[in-house]
Amino acid sequence: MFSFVPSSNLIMPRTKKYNEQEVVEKAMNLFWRNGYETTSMQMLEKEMGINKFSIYSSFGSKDGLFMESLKCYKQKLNKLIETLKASSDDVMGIKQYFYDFIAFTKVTDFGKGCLITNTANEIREDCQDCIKELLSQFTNDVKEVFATKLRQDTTKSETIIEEQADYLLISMFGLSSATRIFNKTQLDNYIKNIFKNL
Amino acid sequence: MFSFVPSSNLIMPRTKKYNEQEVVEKAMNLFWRNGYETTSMQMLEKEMGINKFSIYSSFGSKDGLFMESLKCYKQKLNKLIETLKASSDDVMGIKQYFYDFIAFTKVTDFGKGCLITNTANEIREDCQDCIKELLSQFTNDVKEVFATKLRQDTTKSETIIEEQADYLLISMFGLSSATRIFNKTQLDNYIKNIFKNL
DNA sequence: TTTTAAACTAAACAATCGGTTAGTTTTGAG
DNA sequence: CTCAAAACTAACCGATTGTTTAGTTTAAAA
Repeated sequence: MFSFVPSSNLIMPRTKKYNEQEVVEKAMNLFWRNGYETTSMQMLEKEMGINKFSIYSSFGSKDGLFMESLKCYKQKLNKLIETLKASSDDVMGIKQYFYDFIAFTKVTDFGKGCLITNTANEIREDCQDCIKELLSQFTNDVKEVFATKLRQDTTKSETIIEEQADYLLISMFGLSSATRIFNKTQLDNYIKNIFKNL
Repeated sequence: MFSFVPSSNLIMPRTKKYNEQEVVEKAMNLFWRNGYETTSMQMLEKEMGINKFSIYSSFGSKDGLFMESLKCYKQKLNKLIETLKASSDDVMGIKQYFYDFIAFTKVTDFGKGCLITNTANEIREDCQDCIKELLSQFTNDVKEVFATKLRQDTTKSETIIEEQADYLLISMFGLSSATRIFNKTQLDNYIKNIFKNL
C-alpha cells in the first residue's frame, strides 16, 4: 500500500518531489535484474533517486517496496494478457503472447526472465506464502486465458484443452528462464517447436 | 579447491573430524533450497555440522564453498547425463532423462528446480561470469548429448537436429523451473506434450 | 612420552544490512 | 506574513553479514 494521502480540507504544507508510481517502477527493475537479497536499500536509494526516509515513509519497509514492485510487475504483465484476450486469433494469439513476453523481458542482448519466478526461490520463508500465492494466482489466470483461446477450436475435448493449457503454461516458464540465457534465434526456434503440435 | 592435504612424510598431528565431500554436499543442498544470499554462514555451520573456522580452512570463503557446491551439483547432474549416454534408446532415452531430472530435484511434494539457474540471477556481478560460464558449459554438454541421440534417426537433417536439440534444452529449463511449482501430473503431462512433436 | 603442528572452539572483527530519528527545509492554508 | 505539518537530509541505530584470530585440544611422528 502506498503512503497516506491527505484529504483536501487539511493543510498541505509540502508536496513530494517524486512520483511513487515512477520510483516503484525503478525499484521493480532493480529487483528484476538483481533479485531480492542482492538488492540493498543503498542500491534502491541510488536507483530510485530518493532518500531512505522517503522510501520508508512511502512503502514502510524493504518487503513493502518489494511487494509494491511485484504488483507493478503484475500490472505490466496483465497488459500483455489483455492484448492476448483482445486478439481475434486463438493459438496464433498465444504464440504472439510468447513473443511479446520476450520483448517485455528484454534489456540489451538478453532478457531478465520473470521477476516472480526469479525471486520466488530466494525469498525468506515468512514471505514465501505471499509470493507463492501471487504466483499461483497469476498462473491460474494465464492458464484460463490459454484455455479460453484453445476452446475456440470446438473439435478439442475439454481434457485436451486442460492438458494443452497446462503444457503452454509450463512452456511459458521455460521461456522466461530461457530469456536470460538464450539468444533470439534459439528462443524463436523454441517457440516454433512448442506450437508445432497444437 | 579443497584444503591443503599434507604429504605422508610430514608429521600429521591431527585428522579432520569431517569429510569435505560430505559437508560440501550438505552445503549444496542448503544453497539449492534457499539460494545464495539467503543462505548465511550461520545456517551453513549448522547444516554442515562444523565450525566456521573449519569451513574457511577447507573452502576459503562463502564464495569458495558455493563454487564447490556448484561442482558437486554438476557431478550429480553428470551422472544423469551418463545414464542418458549409456541408454540404447534415442528420443525415449531423452524423455527418461527428463523424468530422472524430476526425481533428482524432488524433496517432498515439489522439486527444488536447478541450483545453477536458481542462483544465476541473484549472484553478485563479480561472480556472475563464473556461474554463467558453468551454465553455458553445461548447456553445451547437454545439447550435444541430445543431438547425438537425435542423430540416431538418420532421416533427420542436421538443421533439424540442431533445432530440436535447442528445443529440448530450453524445455529442460522449463522443467527445472516447473518442478518448484507444478505437481507430478502436470509435469508428466508437460513432458508428454514436449515429445509429441519429435 | 614428548613434541609439534594442524584441527578445533569461541570470541571478536569491520562492514554492511534494514530501519529509525533528530533536526532542517519547504510550502500552502489561514 | 505567519506557522504548522509534511518532506526532506543526514547521522545514527542495533543486528547480522562474512571473515579473522587468539587460544585450546588433539593425535601422530619421533
